[in-house]
Amino acid sequence: MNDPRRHTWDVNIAEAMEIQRALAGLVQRSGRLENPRFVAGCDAAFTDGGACIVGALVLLSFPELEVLERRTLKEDVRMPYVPGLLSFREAPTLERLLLSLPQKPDFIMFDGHGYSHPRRLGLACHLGVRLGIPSVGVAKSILTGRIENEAGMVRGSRSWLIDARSGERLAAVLRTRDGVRPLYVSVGHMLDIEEAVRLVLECGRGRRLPEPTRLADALAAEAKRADLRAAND
DNA sequence: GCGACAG
DNA sequence: ATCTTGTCGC
Repeated sequence: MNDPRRHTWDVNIAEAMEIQRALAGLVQRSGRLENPRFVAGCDAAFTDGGACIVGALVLLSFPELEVLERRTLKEDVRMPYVPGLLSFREAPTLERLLLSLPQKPDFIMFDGHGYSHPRRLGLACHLGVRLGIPSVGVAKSILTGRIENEAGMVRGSRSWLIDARSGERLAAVLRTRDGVRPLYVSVGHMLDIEEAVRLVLECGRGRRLPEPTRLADALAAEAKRADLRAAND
């Protein structure tokens, strides 16, 4: 039997969807992390008119959240952005960055959804399964599903993102800061939703976005500017 | 057929 | 995501 985790990234839309359905069955939505020490944050930016992707990875100590590593990687874009297929566009680069680390982080936080995906295999689930590392999806907006009840306005308040058809809970709608728009926290792999929410809150430092994702986003933007600058002079 | 649609 | 200045508010 061929391990679906060994698939290629060079696929068309139909093949990508089929791969997602196969990998969705390997996602583990239960588990807790015993004394995690290292957390990785990933994000990406695009340059050269959308021809290139700049992946960014930050490694932080946990729970101190001190930056231990920052690295970026620029590559040619292979796939266009298609709702639901984000991982086929960003994961190749992010995966190379994660594999470049001397040691696996205890968990990873991604800028995007995990389980709260049409086929239950958002970016966080995809790379979590491919790498066999616990992961969490932290999205800024909804891909699929509806909000059950509006979350309270105080930090820590939460509600649920529900599947319109089954009523299944897809993600936690979490207020990570008083009065700001909520974040959509979903399971990626090897941990349950409560653990995912706990980790996101513990990685918060007064901002809407948790540090891993926030710093990765800033790093991607920084690398993009540096590259753009080097191209001119 | 008509909307919705992570980054 | 990206294109883009100033501006309203804490």
